[in-house]
Amino acid sequence: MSNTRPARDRILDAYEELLINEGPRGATLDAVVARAEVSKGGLLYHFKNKEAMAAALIARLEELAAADLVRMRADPEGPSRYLVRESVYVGSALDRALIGVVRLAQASDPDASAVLERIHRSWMDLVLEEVGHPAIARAIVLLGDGLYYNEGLPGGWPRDQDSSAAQSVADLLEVVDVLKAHAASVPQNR
Amino acid sequence: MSNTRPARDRILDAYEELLINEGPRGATLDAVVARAEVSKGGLLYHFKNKEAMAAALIARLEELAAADLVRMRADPEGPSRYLVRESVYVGSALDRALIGVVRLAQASDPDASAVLERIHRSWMDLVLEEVGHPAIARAIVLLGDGLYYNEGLPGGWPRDQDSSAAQSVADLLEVVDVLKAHAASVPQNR
DNA sequence: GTCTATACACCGATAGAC
DNA sequence: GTCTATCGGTGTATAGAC
Repeated sequence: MSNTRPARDRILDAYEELLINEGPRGATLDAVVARAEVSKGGLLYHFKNKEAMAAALIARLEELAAADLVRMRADPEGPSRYLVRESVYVGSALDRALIGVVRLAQASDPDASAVLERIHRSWMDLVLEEVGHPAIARAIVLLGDGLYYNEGLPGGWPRDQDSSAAQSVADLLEVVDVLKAHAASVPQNR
Repeated sequence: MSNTRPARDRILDAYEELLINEGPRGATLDAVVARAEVSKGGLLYHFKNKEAMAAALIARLEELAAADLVRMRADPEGPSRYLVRESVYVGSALDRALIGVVRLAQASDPDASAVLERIHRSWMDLVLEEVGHPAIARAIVLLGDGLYYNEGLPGGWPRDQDSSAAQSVADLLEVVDVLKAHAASVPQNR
């Protein structure tokens, strides 16, 4: 397989993938080493224990999220549309890292929760800055959250199979525009 | 404690609670029997194995969800507002069962996923029936999903601590009204 | 119906060879 | 830097006493 990639990266990829597909329960060291095609000793050379491996995954998410935030801020369609557009799971590196760390957080990892909170807050801040209306901003971010869970978690809510993904997103972006228009017409808050 | 409740119910309650607070990983038989104040043998008399215990929890959710759907259909404010109102986690029996089974689904339990899909679809059907606009209906259901994950999962997205829960819901209900009004003004679809 | 005792598999981690 | 071998702990489940 892609055995050319450094072992450290292969291990992290395998761990992430197992978190997504099998959950924290299934992401055992044995499963990771099988998927990464290294031995247990090999893994524990790169990461002294499981916690260190999780920390590395969280650090990787943080980098990817920071880069994404730059793109979100610079997007010509604005942060709100960017957020909803990108909230559909397409299996990007960020998508995978995000879902993987969500799984970790669900397994009560405080560091994972903390990173997710920071990321979430950065989204909220950017969207609020754009629409200027806290309730509308919150609704847009929540919509993205719902989308992420619907589409991204194999075992979470079921994804809607009745609508093509592309059309589905286009429709939701129209809804976002409706919300943005409303916020603009009622420049009440903040 | 509430040792008057039948052992079977105590076991199920304990399992549910552990799924919510500790995740599938922490919901071990040992943890369940400790919390339910029964012995391991006692548990395995009522449920022949862990899978049977999970199945019983899923069945309990199905009953609670069916009863809730009746209320949702009959609510004077309509299904959409009912859904968003009730999507904030308040620790009701339905809330707990729902989150517990979501956790099971995240641990790749196919039966759990199937029930969640049925429940989700029934919500979507009712909301769509009310607003008559698929994209708006989808947005409203997604908003509820996002809310549920934000507030209901101890380790999921962080809950917003900056706004009081009551005010937060009231604001979101206003957003729902905006969406409903838009759907009514554009009776395009279906 | 509920208990104790125990079998057995699996997981995380260490030690040490190569 | 990667491997094998192995230990201690924990998890599920069974057997059988009460």
